Amino acid sequence: MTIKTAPSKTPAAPAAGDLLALDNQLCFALYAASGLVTRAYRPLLEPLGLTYPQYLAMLALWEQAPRTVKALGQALDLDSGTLTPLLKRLEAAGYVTRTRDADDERRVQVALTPAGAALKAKAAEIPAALACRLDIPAQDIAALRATLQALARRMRSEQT
Amino acid sequence: MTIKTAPSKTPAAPAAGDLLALDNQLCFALYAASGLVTRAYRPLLEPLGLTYPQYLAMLALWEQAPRTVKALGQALDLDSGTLTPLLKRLEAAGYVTRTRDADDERRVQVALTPAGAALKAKAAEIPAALACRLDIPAQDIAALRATLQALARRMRSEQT
DNA sequence: GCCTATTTAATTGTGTACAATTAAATTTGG
DNA sequence: CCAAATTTAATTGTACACAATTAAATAGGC
Repeated sequence: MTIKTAPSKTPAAPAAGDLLALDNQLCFALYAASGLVTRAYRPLLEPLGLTYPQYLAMLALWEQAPRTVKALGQALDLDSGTLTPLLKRLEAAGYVTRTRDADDERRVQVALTPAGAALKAKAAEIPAALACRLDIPAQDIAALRATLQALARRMRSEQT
Repeated sequence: MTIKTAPSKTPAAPAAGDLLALDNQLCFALYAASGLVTRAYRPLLEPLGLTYPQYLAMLALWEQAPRTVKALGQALDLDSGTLTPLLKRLEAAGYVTRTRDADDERRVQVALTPAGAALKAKAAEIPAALACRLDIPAQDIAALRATLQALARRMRSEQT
């Protein structure tokens, strides 16, 4: 029989004993929430023929295209090992083109095809559909987003 | 030349025109933050010989073991397609055992080996090391965690 | 100019993720 | 009891994700 040493008055601050409990890990909360949100997108993206990471790449390209693989990687926090095959699939689907930059043959410019640009109109409904499923006030969503972006900014600037 | 229709007074609420901008997506903020945090764990987990998802599985087992593959899957939000190979690697590393349940041969019980249980002591330093890198007040971390857990709870209960 | 260092994508190998299927064991309805 | 439905893991196939390496192109120092 064990004696509870301190019936914590602040449930948000984990007791020393269960620092490793899954429920006390911010990292796991992030991991699980990210996975759940990604899964929620799947049925909405399927009609467009896109996976979730492909959707993110298209978002980046709808904002600005053409872009180099490197620029896309910086926007999405992904490296060429992930992007190269992903972009080849988008190319096979007819949404983007990949062409060596004539000025600098190391670079590959990723551009939208007409079909890729046209897809933006169909995608326009997705954020609203998802916000509806999340069922959270828009204000709270914006606040959570800002908190996460601040966290990401801090971590990026801190690469030891 | 375009005319700005409404110089938004609330920068957190995106204008209609850029609903699809990457910076306005909660999903991408989650995705990017989750990836960055996972990457921050990597150097800390390498001395233990664990990947980040393997670490999550060990966290779940340190909390309660033995557990069935299904119970682990529910705790981690992962299915057998992901867990089976991951657990086989943990078994090969000598941290867990996988044995068919005699009472119900459909189940596989995952238990900790002495080495697996002993690993918990080494892992105990990790949360503090990471909290230090995040450089956020413990209170804010707890608040963000609670927000994400509430979001996850809502999404889980809403599977259409 | 020339040699070296850097930059940029692609490739290779390992490890998640997940949908769909399979196969075996258990539960349930009649 | 017994056939059908359900449960549980494993398997298969596709798609990320990243470290490490490779290869080609460019930039910089001398």
